[in-house]
Amino acid sequence: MENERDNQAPKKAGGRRPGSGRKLGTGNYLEPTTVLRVPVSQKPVLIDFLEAYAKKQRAQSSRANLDGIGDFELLPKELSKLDISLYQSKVAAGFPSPADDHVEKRLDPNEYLIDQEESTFFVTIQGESMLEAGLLPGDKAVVDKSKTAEVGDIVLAMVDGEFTIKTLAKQKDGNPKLLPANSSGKYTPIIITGEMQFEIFGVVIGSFRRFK
Amino acid sequence: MENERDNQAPKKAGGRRPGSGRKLGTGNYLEPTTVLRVPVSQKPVLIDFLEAYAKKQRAQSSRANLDGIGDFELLPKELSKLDISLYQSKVAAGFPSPADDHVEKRLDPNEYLIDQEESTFFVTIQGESMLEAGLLPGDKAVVDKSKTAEVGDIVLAMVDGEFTIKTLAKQKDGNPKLLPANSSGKYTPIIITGEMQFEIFGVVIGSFRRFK
DNA sequence: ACATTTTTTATTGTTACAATAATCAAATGG
DNA sequence: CCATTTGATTATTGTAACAATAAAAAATGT
Repeated sequence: MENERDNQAPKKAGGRRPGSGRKLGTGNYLEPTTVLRVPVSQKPVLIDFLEAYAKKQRAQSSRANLDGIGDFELLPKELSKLDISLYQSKVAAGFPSPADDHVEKRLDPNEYLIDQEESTFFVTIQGESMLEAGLLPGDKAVVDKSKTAEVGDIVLAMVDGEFTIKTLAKQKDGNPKLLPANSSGKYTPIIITGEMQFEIFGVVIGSFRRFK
Repeated sequence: MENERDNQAPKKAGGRRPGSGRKLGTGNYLEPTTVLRVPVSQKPVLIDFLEAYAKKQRAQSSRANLDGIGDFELLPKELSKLDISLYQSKVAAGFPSPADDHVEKRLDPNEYLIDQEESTFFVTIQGESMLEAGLLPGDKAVVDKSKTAEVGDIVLAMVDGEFTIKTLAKQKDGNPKLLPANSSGKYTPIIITGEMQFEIFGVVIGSFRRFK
Protein backbone atom coordinates (compact mmCIF):
# COMPACT_ATOMS: atom_id res chain seq x y z
CA MET A 1 0.00 0.00 0.00
CA GLU A 2 2.90 2.18 -0.70
CA ASN A 3 1.60 3.97 -3.70
CA GLU A 4 -2.02 4.71 -4.33
CA ARG A 5 -1.45 6.99 -7.22
CA ASP A 6 -2.00 4.32 -9.79
CA ASN A 7 -5.23 3.55 -8.12
CA GLN A 8 -7.60 5.31 -10.44
CA ALA A 9 -9.70 7.32 -8.08
CA PRO A 10 -11.71 10.29 -9.40
CA LYS A 11 -8.59 12.30 -8.92
CA LYS A 12 -9.02 15.36 -6.82
CA ALA A 13 -6.59 18.19 -7.01
CA GLY A 14 -5.27 17.46 -3.58
CA GLY A 15 -2.28 18.63 -1.66
CA ARG A 16 -1.33 22.03 -0.47
CA ARG A 17 -0.60 24.90 -2.76
CA PRO A 18 2.06 27.18 -1.43
CA GLY A 19 1.67 30.74 -2.53
CA SER A 20 -1.99 30.45 -3.25
CA GLY A 21 -4.79 32.16 -1.46
CA ARG A 22 -5.99 35.68 -1.10
CA LYS A 23 -3.28 38.26 -0.97
CA LEU A 24 -2.60 40.48 1.98
CA GLY A 25 -3.99 43.98 1.88
CA THR A 26 -6.70 43.16 -0.59
CA GLY A 27 -9.48 44.20 1.76
CA ASN A 28 -11.71 47.18 1.65
CA TYR A 29 -9.20 49.47 3.30
CA LEU A 30 -6.02 48.00 1.82
CA GLU A 31 -4.78 47.56 5.34
CA PRO A 32 -5.45 45.26 8.27
CA THR A 33 -8.49 45.79 10.41
CA THR A 34 -9.46 45.37 14.00
CA VAL A 35 -12.71 45.49 15.90
CA LEU A 36 -13.89 48.34 18.04
CA ARG A 37 -16.83 48.61 20.35
CA VAL A 38 -19.04 51.56 19.55
CA PRO A 39 -22.39 52.88 20.75
CA VAL A 40 -25.15 51.56 18.54
CA SER A 41 -26.48 54.98 17.72
CA GLN A 42 -23.14 55.94 16.23
CA LYS A 43 -22.71 52.85 14.15
CA PRO A 44 -24.31 54.23 10.99
CA VAL A 45 -22.31 57.41 11.36
CA LEU A 46 -19.08 55.53 11.67
CA ILE A 47 -19.94 53.19 8.85
CA ASP A 48 -20.52 56.20 6.69
CA PHE A 49 -17.17 57.58 7.63
CA LEU A 50 -15.44 54.28 7.01
CA GLU A 51 -17.00 54.03 3.59
CA ALA A 52 -15.65 57.41 2.69
CA TYR A 53 -12.28 56.43 4.06
CA ALA A 54 -12.23 53.21 2.09
CA LYS A 55 -13.15 55.04 -1.04
CA LYS A 56 -10.36 57.48 -0.49
CA GLN A 57 -7.83 54.74 0.09
CA ARG A 58 -8.81 52.85 -3.01
CA ALA A 59 -8.76 55.97 -5.10
CA GLN A 60 -5.31 56.81 -3.85
CA SER A 61 -3.92 53.38 -4.62
CA SER A 62 -5.20 53.43 -8.15
CA ARG A 63 -3.69 56.82 -8.71
CA ALA A 64 -0.37 55.72 -7.33
CA ASN A 65 0.81 53.83 -10.36
CA LEU A 66 -0.09 56.47 -12.83
CA ASP A 67 2.90 58.46 -13.74
CA GLY A 68 2.94 62.01 -14.91
CA ILE A 69 3.20 65.36 -13.39
CA GLY A 70 1.79 66.23 -10.05
CA ASP A 71 -0.68 68.86 -9.23
CA PHE A 72 0.13 72.46 -9.65
CA GLU A 73 0.07 74.19 -6.36
CA LEU A 74 -0.54 77.83 -5.94
CA LEU A 75 0.33 79.80 -2.91
CA PRO A 76 -2.64 80.47 -0.73
CA LYS A 77 -4.06 83.92 -1.28
CA GLU A 78 -3.66 84.66 2.31
CA LEU A 79 -0.89 82.90 4.09
CA SER A 80 -1.93 81.28 7.31
CA LYS A 81 -5.56 81.88 6.84
CA LEU A 82 -6.38 79.50 9.56
CA ASP A 83 -4.49 76.66 11.01
CA ILE A 84 -7.04 73.97 11.36
CA SER A 85 -5.38 71.06 9.70
CA LEU A 86 -3.78 70.12 12.96
CA TYR A 87 -7.12 69.76 14.66
CA GLN A 88 -8.71 68.02 11.81
CA SER A 89 -6.36 65.16 12.27
CA LYS A 90 -7.63 64.68 15.78
CA VAL A 91 -10.98 63.65 14.54
CA ALA A 92 -12.30 62.03 11.48
CA ALA A 93 -11.53 64.32 8.63
CA GLY A 94 -14.41 65.12 6.41
CA PHE A 95 -17.14 63.49 8.38
CA PRO A 96 -19.91 63.79 5.90
CA SER A 97 -22.93 62.60 7.69
CA PRO A 98 -25.42 63.34 10.36
CA ALA A 99 -24.36 62.45 13.81
CA ASP A 100 -25.60 61.32 17.18
CA ASP A 101 -29.17 62.11 18.04
CA HIS A 102 -29.75 63.95 14.82
CA VAL A 103 -32.25 62.08 12.79
CA GLU A 104 -31.87 62.13 9.11
CA LYS A 105 -34.66 63.28 6.94
CA ARG A 106 -34.78 64.49 3.43
CA LEU A 107 -35.85 67.94 2.54
CA ASP A 108 -36.48 69.76 -0.68
CA PRO A 109 -36.25 73.52 -0.13
CA ASN A 110 -38.67 74.21 -2.94
CA GLU A 111 -41.28 71.96 -1.47
CA TYR A 112 -40.62 73.29 1.97
CA LEU A 113 -40.93 76.90 0.96
CA ILE A 114 -43.72 76.85 -1.56
CA ASP A 115 -47.26 75.65 -1.23
CA GLN A 116 -48.81 76.79 -4.46
CA GLU A 117 -46.44 77.55 -7.21
CA GLU A 118 -48.89 79.48 -9.34
CA SER A 119 -49.70 81.99 -6.63
CA THR A 120 -46.18 82.44 -5.28
CA PHE A 121 -43.50 84.96 -6.06
CA PHE A 122 -40.39 86.35 -4.45
CA VAL A 123 -39.44 89.78 -3.29
CA THR A 124 -36.02 91.03 -2.32
CA ILE A 125 -35.93 92.70 1.06
CA GLN A 126 -34.50 96.19 0.99
CA GLY A 127 -34.51 97.88 4.33
CA GLU A 128 -33.88 96.81 7.87
CA SER A 129 -37.39 97.37 9.05
CA MET A 130 -38.02 93.66 9.56
CA LEU A 131 -34.65 92.86 11.00
CA GLU A 132 -36.01 91.38 14.17
CA ALA A 133 -38.26 89.08 12.25
CA GLY A 134 -35.13 87.68 10.69
CA LEU A 135 -35.50 89.44 7.36
CA LEU A 136 -32.24 91.05 6.36
CA PRO A 137 -31.61 93.24 3.35
CA GLY A 138 -31.06 91.03 0.36
CA ASP A 139 -33.17 88.19 1.69
CA LYS A 140 -35.74 86.76 -0.64
CA ALA A 141 -39.22 86.74 0.81
CA VAL A 142 -41.59 84.06 -0.38
CA VAL A 143 -44.97 85.65 -0.96
CA ASP A 144 -48.14 83.68 -1.53
CA LYS A 145 -50.92 85.85 -2.83
CA SER A 146 -53.54 83.16 -2.47
CA LYS A 147 -53.25 83.08 1.31
CA THR A 148 -55.52 85.20 3.45
CA ALA A 149 -53.64 87.61 5.64
CA GLU A 150 -54.33 87.48 9.34
CA VAL A 151 -53.26 89.71 12.13
CA GLY A 152 -49.72 88.80 13.04
CA ASP A 153 -48.77 87.68 9.56
CA ILE A 154 -45.95 89.28 7.70
CA VAL A 155 -47.48 90.68 4.56
CA LEU A 156 -46.46 92.33 1.36
CA ALA A 157 -48.63 95.38 1.11
CA MET A 158 -48.86 98.43 -1.02
CA VAL A 159 -49.45 101.69 0.74
CA ASP A 160 -50.02 104.76 -1.42
CA GLY A 161 -48.22 103.22 -4.31
CA GLU A 162 -45.31 101.93 -2.34
CA PHE A 163 -44.55 98.32 -1.60
CA THR A 164 -43.64 97.36 1.88
CA ILE A 165 -43.22 94.23 3.94
CA LYS A 166 -44.46 94.51 7.49
CA THR A 167 -46.35 92.68 10.17
CA LEU A 168 -50.08 93.09 9.89
CA ALA A 169 -51.86 94.39 12.95
CA LYS A 170 -55.11 96.11 13.68
CA GLN A 171 -55.94 99.44 15.21
CA LYS A 172 -58.57 99.94 17.84
CA ASP A 173 -60.90 101.29 15.24
CA GLY A 174 -60.54 98.15 13.20
CA ASN A 175 -58.37 99.65 10.48
CA PRO A 176 -55.17 97.88 9.63
CA LYS A 177 -51.77 98.87 10.86
CA LEU A 178 -48.37 97.79 9.60
CA LEU A 179 -45.67 97.18 12.18
CA PRO A 180 -41.96 97.08 11.58
CA ALA A 181 -39.86 94.56 13.46
CA ASN A 182 -37.04 96.80 14.50
CA SER A 183 -36.78 98.22 17.97
CA SER A 184 -34.21 100.84 17.04
CA GLY A 185 -36.98 103.35 16.48
CA LYS A 186 -35.80 104.08 12.98
CA TYR A 187 -39.00 102.64 11.59
CA THR A 188 -42.43 103.65 12.68
CA PRO A 189 -45.70 101.79 12.36
CA ILE A 190 -47.80 102.66 9.34
CA ILE A 191 -51.27 103.66 10.38
CA ILE A 192 -53.74 103.08 7.60
CA THR A 193 -56.52 105.60 7.31
CA GLY A 194 -59.48 105.64 4.99
CA GLU A 195 -57.86 108.14 2.70
CA MET A 196 -54.82 106.03 2.07
CA GLN A 197 -54.50 103.61 -0.72
CA PHE A 198 -53.87 100.25 0.83
CA GLU A 199 -53.70 96.76 -0.55
CA ILE A 200 -52.34 93.50 0.67
CA PHE A 201 -50.61 91.63 -2.11
CA GLY A 202 -49.82 88.49 -0.28
CA VAL A 203 -48.59 86.80 2.84
CA VAL A 204 -44.90 86.22 3.42
CA ILE A 205 -44.86 82.52 4.14
CA GLY A 206 -41.11 82.09 4.12
CA SER A 207 -37.74 83.48 3.19
CA PHE A 208 -34.32 82.42 2.04
CA ARG A 209 -30.91 83.89 1.60
CA ARG A 210 -27.36 83.21 0.56
CA PHE A 211 -24.51 83.96 2.92
CA LYS A 212 -21.73 83.06 0.62
CA MET B 1 -30.94 29.27 73.17
CA GLU B 2 -32.36 30.70 70.06
CA ASN B 3 -28.92 31.73 68.99
CA GLU B 4 -27.02 28.84 67.44
CA ARG B 5 -24.55 30.72 65.47
CA ASP B 6 -21.63 30.08 67.80
CA ASN B 7 -20.26 26.81 66.51
CA GLN B 8 -21.08 27.27 62.87
CA ALA B 9 -18.68 27.28 59.97
CA PRO B 10 -18.04 30.70 58.40
CA LYS B 11 -21.32 31.44 56.72
CA LYS B 12 -21.59 32.41 53.15
CA ALA B 13 -24.07 34.92 51.89
CA GLY B 14 -25.99 32.47 49.75
CA GLY B 15 -29.20 32.74 47.82
CA ARG B 16 -30.26 34.76 44.87
CA ARG B 17 -30.87 38.48 44.94
CA PRO B 18 -33.58 39.59 42.61
CA GLY B 19 -33.14 43.07 41.31
CA SER B 20 -29.45 43.16 41.98
CA GLY B 21 -26.72 43.64 39.47
CA ARG B 22 -25.45 46.46 37.39
CA LYS B 23 -28.12 48.64 35.90
CA LEU B 24 -28.75 49.04 32.21
CA GLY B 25 -27.33 52.08 30.51
CA THR B 26 -24.59 52.62 33.06
CA GLY B 27 -21.83 52.31 30.50
CA ASN B 28 -19.61 54.91 29.02
CA TYR B 29 -22.12 55.99 26.41
CA LEU B 30 -25.28 55.50 28.46
CA GLU B 31 -26.55 53.28 25.70
CA PRO B 32 -25.86 49.80 24.39
CA THR B 33 -22.82 49.13 22.28
CA THR B 34 -21.85 46.89 19.45
CA VAL B 35 -18.63 46.00 17.74
CA LEU B 36 -17.44 47.32 14.45
CA ARG B 37 -14.48 46.36 12.33
CA VAL B 38 -12.30 49.30 11.45
CA PRO B 39 -8.97 49.82 9.74
CA VAL B 40 -6.19 49.89 12.29
CA SER B 41 -4.88 53.24 11.15
CA GLN B 42 -8.21 54.86 11.91
CA LYS B 43 -8.66 53.30 15.30
CA PRO B 44 -7.13 56.17 17.28
CA VAL B 45 -9.14 58.64 15.25
CA LEU B 46 -12.35 56.84 15.98
CA ILE B 47 -11.48 56.39 19.62
CA ASP B 48 -10.99 60.10 19.83
CA PHE B 49 -14.34 60.70 18.30
CA LEU B 50 -15.98 58.21 20.62
CA GLU B 51 -14.40 59.81 23.64
CA ALA B 52 -15.81 63.13 22.67
CA TYR B 53 -19.16 61.53 22.07
CA ALA B 54 -19.13 59.82 25.44
CA LYS B 55 -18.19 63.04 27.13
CA LYS B 56 -21.03 64.79 25.45
CA GLN B 57 -23.52 62.11 26.39
CA ARG B 58 -22.49 62.15 30.00
CA ALA B 59 -22.56 65.91 30.15
CA GLN B 60 -25.96 66.02 28.55
CA SER B 61 -27.41 63.58 31.01
CA SER B 62 -26.60 65.94 33.84
CA ARG B 63 -27.01 69.44 32.57
CA ALA B 64 -29.87 70.80 30.56
CA ASN B 65 -29.74 71.46 26.90
CA LEU B 66 -28.27 74.69 25.71
CA ASP B 67 -28.26 75.86 22.19
CA GLY B 68 -27.07 73.51 19.58
CA ILE B 69 -28.21 72.04 16.38
CA GLY B 70 -31.37 70.34 15.39
CA ASP B 71 -31.82 67.56 12.95
CA PHE B 72 -29.68 67.07 9.95
CA GLU B 73 -31.58 66.87 6.78
CA LEU B 74 -30.35 65.52 3.54
CA LEU B 75 -31.48 66.53 0.13
CA PRO B 76 -33.95 64.36 -1.69
CA LYS B 77 -32.57 62.22 -4.44
CA GLU B 78 -34.02 64.54 -6.96
CA LEU B 79 -34.53 68.21 -6.30
CA SER B 80 -37.61 69.78 -7.71
CA LYS B 81 -37.39 72.50 -10.28
CA LEU B 82 -39.19 75.77 -10.06
CA ASP B 83 -39.34 78.95 -11.99
CA ILE B 84 -40.91 81.72 -9.99
CA SER B 85 -40.93 85.46 -10.46
CA LEU B 86 -38.76 87.67 -8.35
CA TYR B 87 -39.83 91.24 -7.72
CA GLN B 88 -38.02 94.14 -6.23
CA SER B 89 -39.87 95.69 -3.37
CA LYS B 90 -38.27 99.03 -3.89
CA VAL B 91 -40.06 99.64 -7.12
CA ALA B 92 -42.41 102.38 -6.17
CA ALA B 93 -45.13 102.05 -8.66
CA GLY B 94 -47.37 104.99 -8.70
CA PHE B 95 -50.21 102.71 -9.46
CA PRO B 96 -51.84 99.86 -7.62
CA SER B 97 -51.10 97.74 -10.59
CA PRO B 98 -50.43 94.08 -10.32
CA ALA B 99 -46.93 93.49 -9.24
CA ASP B 100 -46.30 91.51 -12.40
CA ASP B 101 -45.13 94.69 -14.04
CA HIS B 102 -42.07 94.71 -11.89
CA VAL B 103 -40.70 91.37 -12.71
CA GLU B 104 -37.03 91.27 -12.24
CA LYS B 105 -36.26 87.71 -13.10
CA ARG B 106 -37.24 84.16 -12.53
CA LEU B 107 -35.71 82.31 -9.67
CA ASP B 108 -35.52 78.72 -8.47
CA PRO B 109 -34.80 78.59 -4.73
CA ASN B 110 -33.08 75.25 -5.06
CA GLU B 111 -30.69 76.57 -7.63
CA TYR B 112 -30.21 79.72 -5.69
CA LEU B 113 -29.46 77.99 -2.42
CA ILE B 114 -27.48 74.97 -3.52
CA ASP B 115 -24.24 74.84 -5.43
CA GLN B 116 -23.29 71.21 -5.19
CA GLU B 117 -26.07 68.87 -4.36
CA GLU B 118 -23.89 65.98 -3.33
CA SER B 119 -22.01 67.88 -0.67
CA THR B 120 -24.92 69.83 0.76
CA PHE B 121 -27.19 69.14 3.69
CA PHE B 122 -29.44 71.09 6.01
CA VAL B 123 -29.34 71.72 9.70
CA THR B 124 -32.04 73.18 11.87
CA ILE B 125 -30.96 76.11 13.98
CA GLN B 126 -31.64 75.63 17.62
CA GLY B 127 -30.52 78.50 19.79
CA GLU B 128 -30.44 82.23 19.40
CA SER B 129 -26.71 82.50 19.28
CA MET B 130 -26.71 83.60 15.63
CA LEU B 131 -29.73 85.85 15.86
CA GLU B 132 -27.93 88.89 14.56
CA ALA B 133 -26.73 87.00 11.55
CA GLY B 134 -30.37 86.45 10.71
CA LEU B 135 -30.48 82.84 11.84
CA LEU B 136 -33.50 82.26 14.03
CA PRO B 137 -34.42 79.09 15.87
CA GLY B 138 -36.12 76.75 13.45
CA ASP B 139 -34.38 78.14 10.40
CA LYS B 140 -32.80 75.65 8.06
CA ALA B 141 -29.12 76.32 7.44
CA VAL B 142 -27.74 75.18 4.10
CA VAL B 143 -24.36 73.58 4.75
CA ASP B 144 -21.90 72.78 2.02
CA LYS B 145 -19.15 70.54 3.26
CA SER B 146 -17.08 70.87 0.13
CA LYS B 147 -16.42 74.55 0.68
CA THR B 148 -13.30 75.70 2.45
CA ALA B 149 -14.03 77.70 5.54
CA GLU B 150 -12.47 81.11 5.79
CA VAL B 151 -12.37 83.60 8.59
CA GLY B 152 -15.70 85.37 8.71
CA ASP B 153 -17.68 82.48 7.33
CA ILE B 154 -20.51 80.97 9.27
CA VAL B 155 -19.55 77.37 9.80
CA LEU B 156 -20.98 74.18 11.18
CA ALA B 157 -18.37 72.87 13.56
CA MET B 158 -18.04 70.18 16.13
CA VAL B 159 -16.41 71.11 19.41
CA ASP B 160 -15.81 68.33 21.89
CA GLY B 161 -18.53 66.26 20.40
CA GLU B 162 -21.07 69.05 20.21
CA PHE B 163 -22.34 70.62 17.02
CA THR B 164 -22.57 74.34 16.78
CA ILE B 165 -23.05 77.00 14.15
CA LYS B 166 -20.92 80.07 14.64
CA THR B 167 -18.83 82.58 12.80
CA LEU B 168 -15.28 81.43 12.27
CA ALA B 169 -12.57 83.74 13.53
CA LYS B 170 -8.97 83.48 14.48
CA GLN B 171 -7.15 84.06 17.74
CA LYS B 172 -3.92 85.94 17.98
CA ASP B 173 -2.04 82.70 18.32
CA GLY B 174 -3.58 81.45 15.13
CA ASN B 175 -5.95 79.00 16.71
CA PRO B 176 -9.55 79.18 15.65
CA LYS B 177 -12.29 80.87 17.58
CA LEU B 178 -16.05 80.60 17.13
CA LEU B 179 -18.08 83.74 17.56
CA PRO B 180 -21.78 83.98 18.25
CA ALA B 181 -23.81 86.72 16.60
CA ASN B 182 -25.77 87.88 19.58
CA SER B 183 -24.86 90.95 21.52
CA SER B 184 -27.03 90.08 24.49
CA GLY B 185 -24.04 88.49 26.14
CA LYS B 186 -25.91 85.25 26.65
CA TYR B 187 -23.51 83.50 24.31
CA THR B 188 -19.78 83.59 24.65
CA PRO B 189 -17.13 82.95 22.03
CA ILE B 190 -15.72 79.47 21.92
CA ILE B 191 -11.96 79.53 22.19
CA ILE B 192 -10.41 76.46 20.66
CA THR B 193 -7.37 75.08 22.42
CA GLY B 194 -5.14 72.25 21.42
CA GLU B 195 -6.74 69.88 23.86
CA MET B 196 -10.20 70.37 22.45
CA GLN B 197 -11.64 68.24 19.77
CA PHE B 198 -12.53 70.53 16.92
CA GLU B 199 -13.65 70.08 13.40
CA ILE B 200 -15.34 72.15 10.78
CA PHE B 201 -18.03 70.18 9.03
CA GLY B 202 -18.98 72.69 6.45
CA VAL B 203 -19.73 76.26 5.54
CA VAL B 204 -23.21 77.70 5.96
CA ILE B 205 -23.81 79.15 2.52
CA GLY B 206 -27.45 80.01 3.00
CA SER B 207 -30.60 79.55 4.99
CA PHE B 208 -34.33 79.39 4.61
CA ARG B 209 -37.39 79.36 6.81
CA ARG B 210 -41.12 79.21 6.85
CA PHE B 211 -43.08 81.90 8.61
CA LYS B 212 -46.45 80.37 8.09
C1' DA C 1 -27.02 51.58 61.89
C1' DC C 2 -23.10 51.12 59.23
C1' DA C 3 -19.42 48.71 56.90
C1' DT C 4 -18.14 44.60 54.54
C1' DT C 5 -18.91 40.65 51.82
C1' DT C 6 -21.41 38.17 48.42
C1' DT C 7 -24.18 37.75 44.49
C1' DT C 8 -25.87 39.39 40.36
C1' DT C 9 -25.86 41.60 36.07
C1' DA C 10 -24.05 45.01 32.57
C1' DT C 11 -20.01 46.64 30.26
C1' DT C 12 -16.08 46.10 27.38
C1' DG C 13 -11.80 44.83 25.08
C1' DT C 14 -10.44 40.89 22.75
C1' DT C 15 -10.63 36.36 20.61
C1' DA C 16 -12.89 33.00 17.90
C1' DC C 17 -15.55 31.58 14.23
C1' DA C 18 -18.04 30.97 10.06
C1' DA C 19 -19.23 32.76 5.75
C1' DT C 20 -17.38 35.17 1.96
C1' DA C 21 -14.04 36.83 -1.28
C1' DA C 22 -9.81 36.65 -3.69
C1' DT C 23 -6.23 34.24 -5.70
C1' DC C 24 -3.33 30.66 -7.58
C1' DA C 25 -2.56 25.73 -9.06
C1' DA C 26 -4.12 21.83 -11.07
C1' DA C 27 -7.24 19.70 -14.11
C1' DT C 28 -9.78 19.84 -18.14
C1' DG C 29 -10.98 20.50 -22.85
C1' DG C 30 -10.38 21.89 -27.03
C1' DC D 1 -0.36 24.41 -25.94
C1' DC D 2 -3.48 27.78 -24.33
C1' DA D 3 -7.90 29.12 -22.34
C1' DT D 4 -11.22 27.86 -19.06
C1' DT D 5 -13.03 25.51 -15.23
C1' DT D 6 -12.53 23.49 -10.83
C1' DG D 7 -10.59 23.09 -6.41
C1' DA D 8 -7.62 24.48 -2.73
C1' DT D 9 -5.94 27.94 0.07
C1' DT D 10 -5.68 32.09 2.44
C1' DA D 11 -7.33 36.90 3.75
C1' DT D 12 -11.29 39.50 4.97
C1' DT D 13 -15.17 40.62 7.73
C1' DG D 14 -19.41 40.72 10.38
C1' DT D 15 -20.90 38.66 14.45
C1' DA D 16 -20.90 35.65 18.44
C1' DA D 17 -18.60 34.39 22.47
C1' DC D 18 -15.63 35.01 26.36
C1' DA D 19 -13.30 36.65 30.33
C1' DA D 20 -12.18 40.38 33.13
C1' DT D 21 -14.06 44.34 35.18
C1' DA D 22 -17.48 47.45 37.03
C1' DA D 23 -21.64 48.62 39.22
C1' DA D 24 -25.45 47.83 42.13
C1' DA D 25 -28.24 45.69 45.60
C1' DA D 26 -28.89 41.94 49.09
C1' DA D 27 -27.01 39.57 52.92
C1' DT D 28 -24.15 39.42 56.69
C1' DG D 29 -21.08 41.04 60.44
C1' DT D 30 -19.93 44.22 64.09
